Amino acid sequence: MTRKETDLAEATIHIRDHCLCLHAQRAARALARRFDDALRPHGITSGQFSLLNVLNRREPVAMGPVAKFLAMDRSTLTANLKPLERQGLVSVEVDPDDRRSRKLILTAEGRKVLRAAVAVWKSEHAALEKEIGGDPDALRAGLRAIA
Amino acid sequence: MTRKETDLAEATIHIRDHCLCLHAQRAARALARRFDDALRPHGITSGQFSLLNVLNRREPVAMGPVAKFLAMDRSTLTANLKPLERQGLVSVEVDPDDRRSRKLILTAEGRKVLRAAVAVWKSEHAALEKEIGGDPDALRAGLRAIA
DNA sequence: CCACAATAATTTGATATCAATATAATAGGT
DNA sequence: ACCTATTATATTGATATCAAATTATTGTGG
Repeated sequence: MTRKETDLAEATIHIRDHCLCLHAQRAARALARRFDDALRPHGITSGQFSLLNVLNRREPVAMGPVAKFLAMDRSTLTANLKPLERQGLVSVEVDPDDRRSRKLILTAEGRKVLRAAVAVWKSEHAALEKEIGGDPDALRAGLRAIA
Repeated sequence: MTRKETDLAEATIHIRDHCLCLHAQRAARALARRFDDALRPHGITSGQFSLLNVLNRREPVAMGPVAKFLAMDRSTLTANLKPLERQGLVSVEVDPDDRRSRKLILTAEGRKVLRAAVAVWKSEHAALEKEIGGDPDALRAGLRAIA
């Protein structure tokens, strides 16, 4: 191996072990699969659960703030609302005060599904925290510092 | 608000603040965007960088172990290899010793792109760790416990 | 009032993701 | 050698993700 190759080999090993982007993607995939499985009986995915959860507010929210809270692109949120609208869990309405804006509203059916899903979340998340050990608050703080 | 509604409202607020799945997805999205931006000049995304990085081995690896390491579905890996093959960065070859299996090989061009991307990663990741503060090793350990 | 900038959301095109299913090849038992 | 179970990957269909470009609406300076 040339010098250039050994340098690259060492660098890639270091990155495999230290890259926070890689570590975050892996954890995100593993957790998504886990909660997707747990929520499947209720017909929603982990991402849809998070979105329904955020939309459970007294006053309807617009898309901008929701996208920001979820750290996702506005256009991704537009796409993510489609299946939820089709399932009748969420209603998207033009804001009469500013017709560029949309009001995102959880329907009665949406609240019903959310209520059932919350029960699943509670047991699954408790099991998760037990499994991973360590200090979950510290982990949350670290993740919050990134997002 | 009925009792059932106040209970749900409290639960959703708790989940917004504590759900590790949500926190992980947010961090993953934010980091992916950040490294996508940094790597764009070299024509690869953050996920493609992680994959190229993993494939930089002396002996070619098969798909199964790579998918496992990345905590992703095998079929996702199949899909992710397509654009890299098209760009000539990776070569996928049938393993003569077991023709069900594939050998994943980084091409010379792939190594070249990887080498340039590694330089970007070093500066970007150093900046990231500085920004988020805290103990990055502890954060990595937490993420590893999940994946 | 009007032209133009700024804001909110959508559309489009490419990649990413997974579950379910299918295809292909090896391994093991008889 | 044959039949079957197992293993390795690929395909399909639905959703997720982002950047870039587009549409629609509001705000603002003149």
